[in-house]
Amino acid sequence: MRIGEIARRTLCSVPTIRYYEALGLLPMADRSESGQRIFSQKDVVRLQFIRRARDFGMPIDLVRQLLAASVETKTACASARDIVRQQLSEIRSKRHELTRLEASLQMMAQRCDDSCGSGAEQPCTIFEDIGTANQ
Amino acid sequence: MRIGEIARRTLCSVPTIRYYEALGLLPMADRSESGQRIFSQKDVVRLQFIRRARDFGMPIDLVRQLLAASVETKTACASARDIVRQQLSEIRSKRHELTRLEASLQMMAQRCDDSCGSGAEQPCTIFEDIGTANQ
DNA sequence: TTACACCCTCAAGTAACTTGAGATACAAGA
DNA sequence: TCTTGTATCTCAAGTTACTTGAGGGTGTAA
Repeated sequence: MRIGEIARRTLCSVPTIRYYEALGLLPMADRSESGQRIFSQKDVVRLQFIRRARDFGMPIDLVRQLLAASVETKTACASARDIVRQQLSEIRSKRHELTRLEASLQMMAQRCDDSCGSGAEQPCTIFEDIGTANQ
Repeated sequence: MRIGEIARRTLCSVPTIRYYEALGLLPMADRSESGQRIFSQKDVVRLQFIRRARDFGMPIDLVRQLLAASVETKTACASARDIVRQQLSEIRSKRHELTRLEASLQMMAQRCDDSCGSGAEQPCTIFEDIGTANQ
């Protein structure tokens, strides 16, 4: 498949895919006669892995370490496991934070409904708990 | 409190706080006699909100819109509510995704333990696991 | 009063992309 | 076959959101 197709399948942008290739996260893609990149199913899986890892905040350098470890033997496996463990604990606290953020937004939405829905021309109250800005 | 203290409480770095002030996300802080910034509890709450929003991936400009809308009238309130609603639904799906990811990472760590611990000199299976997870 | 962590400003650097310019490639319709 | 439109190419520059470093003042405890 060409770059546009793998982009659609992995939800990565086209320039991002070329960028990852340049960084060495993806192997240099095969080229068609005319020089266009040709990707395989293997590339899809690898790119999907990269995108997921990036989506939850793993820095590229760490992704690179994991990718490297994936083809190595026992010792590398142990280091990959450590990286995964580390990420696991970070994800847990992230999810906790997300829950808190969800709670504040929910409260804001409710307050805003009350305030906006009242028909009164008054300042929005959704950020009362955040304090006043811009002054 | 001084900048180091608010940094500890909000888990923001000191330069990041100064950066947010420069961008106008935080009001210009009061200063001590000698010119050091002095923050209040209000700033803590506001900064905590900003950090959570950023952690979750809300761009600064969107955070700014939300904060700005908080002092406007009815129309702005309604648009702020829409932004909040939108973000709320995105947060929910993100949290679900994180939950799934946590589960699969947990599984990987376990499998890696099995694989690494077995004493066999075989490639680590982590990459395959993540690449094919959740689809 | 000296030690040391903390604070200041301003400039430059970094990570991870994104956008733009200018040129070639492919697929479908007139 | 020609045209039109979408996809692709490379390379360079721009963007976002910080982080780091240089050079220098501040607060406090021993």
